[in-house]
Amino acid sequence: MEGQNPPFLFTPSQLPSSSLMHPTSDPEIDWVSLLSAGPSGLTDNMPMMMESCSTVLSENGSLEEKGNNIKDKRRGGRIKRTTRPRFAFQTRSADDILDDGYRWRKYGQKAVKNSIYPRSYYRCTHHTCNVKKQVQRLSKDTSIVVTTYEGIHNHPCEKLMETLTPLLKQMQFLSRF
DNA sequence: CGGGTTTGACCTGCGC
DNA sequence: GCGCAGGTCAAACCCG
Repeated sequence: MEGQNPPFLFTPSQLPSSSLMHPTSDPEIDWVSLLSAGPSGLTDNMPMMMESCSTVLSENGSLEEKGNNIKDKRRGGRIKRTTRPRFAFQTRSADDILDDGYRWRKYGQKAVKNSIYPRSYYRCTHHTCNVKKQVQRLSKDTSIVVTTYEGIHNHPCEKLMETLTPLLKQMQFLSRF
């Protein structure tokens, strides 16, 4: 059931798990600290969760109410309905794309007002998963990338499974002694 | 050839 | 009603 989780509560499949677990992902991001600390101040190389459900990060860095609109299936249509979990991270990174362990396909890019950088739109490539994310660099602080996730993955993270499988096998092996 | 990216057109909501 | 802004589609293109 999508949209029933309260803000700032995550199941493992909702987390950018590979960044948490995968040794090859960005080592600068400490997701464990992030989650235990909750939404706190932004520090270097430390993502900051900015949004849950109804607030988004505005260009000047403050939180602003956006309403709970989500898109209709029709092109660009917006319907007034909420419950789609949304949360955003600020990351200080040279890369726009935060490796969260899931596979994303870009489906659009738009220039946004008051920003010199375009906003990119991505969809999870998993067939049954319709999670989306938006990626935008702040024009005010070009080192900051805001990544907004919309929806919850209904499938395990590929990279996480890659990482966990040998670990589990090793644990099973050791538990025999 | 299949999967991903680019990009212009299209659609809708919202403010005036 | 009109124009603007944001979000999505889909054809063309690229790349391994």
